[in-house]
Amino acid sequence: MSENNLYSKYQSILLKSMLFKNIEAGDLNVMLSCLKPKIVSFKRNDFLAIEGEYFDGLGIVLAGSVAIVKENAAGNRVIMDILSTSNMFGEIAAFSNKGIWPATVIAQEACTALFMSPQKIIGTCENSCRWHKLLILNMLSIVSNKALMLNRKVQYLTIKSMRGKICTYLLEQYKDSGNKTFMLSMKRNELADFLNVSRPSMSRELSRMKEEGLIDFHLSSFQIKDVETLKTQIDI
Amino acid sequence: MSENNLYSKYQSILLKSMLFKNIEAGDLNVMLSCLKPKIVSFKRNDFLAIEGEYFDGLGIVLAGSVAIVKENAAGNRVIMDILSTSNMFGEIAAFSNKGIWPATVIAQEACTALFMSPQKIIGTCENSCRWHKLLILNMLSIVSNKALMLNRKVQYLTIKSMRGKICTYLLEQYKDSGNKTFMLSMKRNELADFLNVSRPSMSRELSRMKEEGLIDFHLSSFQIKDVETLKTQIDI
DNA sequence: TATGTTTTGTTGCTATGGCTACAGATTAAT
DNA sequence: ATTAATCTGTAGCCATAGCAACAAAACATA
Repeated sequence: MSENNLYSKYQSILLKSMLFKNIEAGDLNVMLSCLKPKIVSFKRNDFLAIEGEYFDGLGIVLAGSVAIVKENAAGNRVIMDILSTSNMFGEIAAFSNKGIWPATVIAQEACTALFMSPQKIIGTCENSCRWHKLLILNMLSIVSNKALMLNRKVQYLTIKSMRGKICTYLLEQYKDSGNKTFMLSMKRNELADFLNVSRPSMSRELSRMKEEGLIDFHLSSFQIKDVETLKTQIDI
Repeated sequence: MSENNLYSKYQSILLKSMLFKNIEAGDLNVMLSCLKPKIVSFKRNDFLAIEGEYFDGLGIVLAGSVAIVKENAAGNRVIMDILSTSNMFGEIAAFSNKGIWPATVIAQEACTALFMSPQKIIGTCENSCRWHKLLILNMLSIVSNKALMLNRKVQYLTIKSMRGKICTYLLEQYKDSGNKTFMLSMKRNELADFLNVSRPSMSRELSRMKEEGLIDFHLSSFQIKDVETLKTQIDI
């Protein structure tokens, strides 16, 4: 299969990627011929990138799925994220000063990924300067939003007490929904993971809060009954 | 004082900022006339920006110092960072989709700051397209490094046990210095803050580890005596 | 050298929350 | 409709780490 055919096969997937936001199908081909990305297929459990090794290209998942895993110094692997088609990896490392992969990327199943050099993204060629600028701005937006998300995560992790974490989370949901009654999108396990606490301990605290008349809940539907008291309990 | 005089007064400070990295003194003036930044002075305890309010411009501290503070839902303020001259604030919010300040910025002492619109940074004008591109790439680098730093912080905060945090930190220092004997740059209090634990508890654990023959230390000088055992203790 | 200030180490007490194990609900699958 | 799988709530036990309070060491200043 020729390169152009390969590209066109994955065109709709690439257009869904944040990197090619606001870019039209017609222009994508011109850009790809300039970016000269490499398309590589992997078998299950193959390594797409290895933590600590030289960073050689921004990736986009074209087919299958990959796992982002972090190895601690003891060598144990923790899955940080699972990415499916159209998702990017390496976006933080690509334009930072540290030119190494901050995590390992493993094929969760047989998969295909596209790699491109960060330099090609920021480089200008005569015929597509306009698009390069769009690409760079898209990158800036992607990285900024990632930083914002990480910032929020740090906020939560910094709160020391179980009740403080729960109150902060519930008040944020209340603020976002504009309603004292709302549904949680996460299951108990996921929420416990997000807040970095154990599920039983979290459930225990939720029950206590229900008993105290601060909140009410059943499965994923929650109701805040006493906003003011909840606020005072945040830094307990 | 005319605007140009104002700019030249702060030229050397601006040139130290990461935003104007690789830009020469001569070019800076041209760029500033295009960016049209606002220079504003504040009295001690004045607000430079308020969390949750409409984001109106990227800032650089020109004189004095400012505090980045986060208010939790209960209204308590926690100082996240102190910035002195040449440091930026608002760099994460500037190019993210959420157009609001993620934190409050307060004048720690009488201070002066420069504000500029993110749109002006990414916008192109005829005479300085080249510089705009440089600015955008500098921004991309700044935000990427910030994201990488936040990522590292999340790593540490996610580790649950005291010993795990300490082992991870010491092994990172060992790896960075390439030597089993090294000096810590942080005081005990600062390190405890960074790891989000209490100082006495941290000291107690350090002493235990010394007793067990894993490490040795006196004040800021540390020595790792048993790398392998240290690694096995990371996820305890 | 003497004095004050900051930093570091140590200890006992105690609350918090992790862990395991299980039972009851709920959802999915056949 | 029945079974299987997953999710949620509860309880007891106990290790971890926070807190307060103090002593000792290091550093700063006169």
